[in-house]
Amino acid sequence: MRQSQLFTKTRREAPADEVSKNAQLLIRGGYIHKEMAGVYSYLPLGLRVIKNIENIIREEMNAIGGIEMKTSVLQNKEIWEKSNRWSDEVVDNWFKTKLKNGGEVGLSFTNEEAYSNILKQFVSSYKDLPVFPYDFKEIFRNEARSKSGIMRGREFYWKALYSFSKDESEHNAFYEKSKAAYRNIFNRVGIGDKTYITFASGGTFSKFSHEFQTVCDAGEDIIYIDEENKIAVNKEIYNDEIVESLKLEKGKLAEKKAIEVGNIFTLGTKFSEPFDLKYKNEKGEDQLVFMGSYGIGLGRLMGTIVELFADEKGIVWPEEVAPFRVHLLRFGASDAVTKSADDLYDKLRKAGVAVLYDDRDLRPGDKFADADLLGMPVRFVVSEKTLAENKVEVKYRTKGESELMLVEEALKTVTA
RNA sequence: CGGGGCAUGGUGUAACGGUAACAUUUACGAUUCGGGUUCGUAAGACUCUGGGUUCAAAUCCCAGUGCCCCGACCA
Repeated sequence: MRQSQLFTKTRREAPADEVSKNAQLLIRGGYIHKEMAGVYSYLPLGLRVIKNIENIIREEMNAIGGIEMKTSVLQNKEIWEKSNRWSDEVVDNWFKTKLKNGGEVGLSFTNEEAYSNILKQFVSSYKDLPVFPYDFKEIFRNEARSKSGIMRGREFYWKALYSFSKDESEHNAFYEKSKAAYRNIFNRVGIGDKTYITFASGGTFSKFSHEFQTVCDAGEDIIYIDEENKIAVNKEIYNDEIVESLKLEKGKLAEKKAIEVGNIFTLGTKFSEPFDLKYKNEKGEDQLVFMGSYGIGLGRLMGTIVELFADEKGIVWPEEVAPFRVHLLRFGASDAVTKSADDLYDKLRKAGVAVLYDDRDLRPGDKFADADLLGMPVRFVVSEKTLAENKVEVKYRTKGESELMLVEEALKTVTA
């Protein structure tokens, strides 16, 4: 898109009340707008990042049999009473509101109840299982203290998948697949080498749950990493017995701060029981469905990426999540330069490259500063200087030097 | 939820109890044109809200609200 049509602007300074790096940079770049503590709107650029992340997750979930749907944001009190999670004494950070007739509804807090209740309508035979529905959704939590910019909000966007299996072994097979899918996701968004599958507290049906923890100083969690095996243990369960049971060596574990970017959990029959979610097996016997849950917070993931890669000049987006692959800068407004830049813009678009075209009448310094702050992976410059050589300047955000290339060459670098 | 701090143009800051200043931003005019150029003109704030003290409050006091930080919590 043409930057002249982008209504958001960059700013030199972040609001004083934002301390976290992710929110500071995202606000300065015009990616997000703070509505109130823990609540952010996603502006056009920010939305493009979220959509990219969403698409990656969608592809990976579909690849392991996930089926996308959309559950409602207003949640039914009666359903939550079945699992005994409606009461404020059990869940103290609900957002609830009243209906005109006096009834109460909740604002989507999590999805186990909704899914269990819906699946009850459709699952009755072993032939109906397993099934892996998921959705992307706004979640509301009345946090006593939200913090860290978009990392821990009162409103956030997540992906939640629930697995419904016939028994534990069928569940385990999918659980392992989900681990691989999560690994793919974190690799694709660029944080794979810093993300560790981490043993965390489980529940009635499994000793552990698994978190995907990304090492980062802005993290709220402490984990102990075994670098050799690329696994970690969350501090919340860390003790000698656990370390031993996992066949880890205490001396080899490194303590690090990390951000929980995803988690998977064996639910067992915790919800199928209260919802009476059963199926008939081959023998006609009733069996409880065996469940699991698999979550990823997209806003938190976006914030993590910013925290991890930003430098002193601004954001640095990994390729697959960047709002645009190329940031095309036009210096000067002579007919020749304008035509050349316009042509390149058209060529890039025709080649299917997402490109942000800075066609504004600003000085080079302004455009450079904006390009660095916004953080697209590749920067193209068209100016009198490049035109004189009939070339275009190409620079990667992560590299110091730029180089001059013929247009066809430059196109190749971003279409290959 | 416990503890602490802060609240002034869109943004960032300043102002002894004496009637709000600077930078940035925005608009216009010059200048400049490969790293936020320079100059001029203009716009933009009942100093968070409500009370109190005082001849006089951005400034002191009380309450509320909002925001940030530490901790607790985080299905």
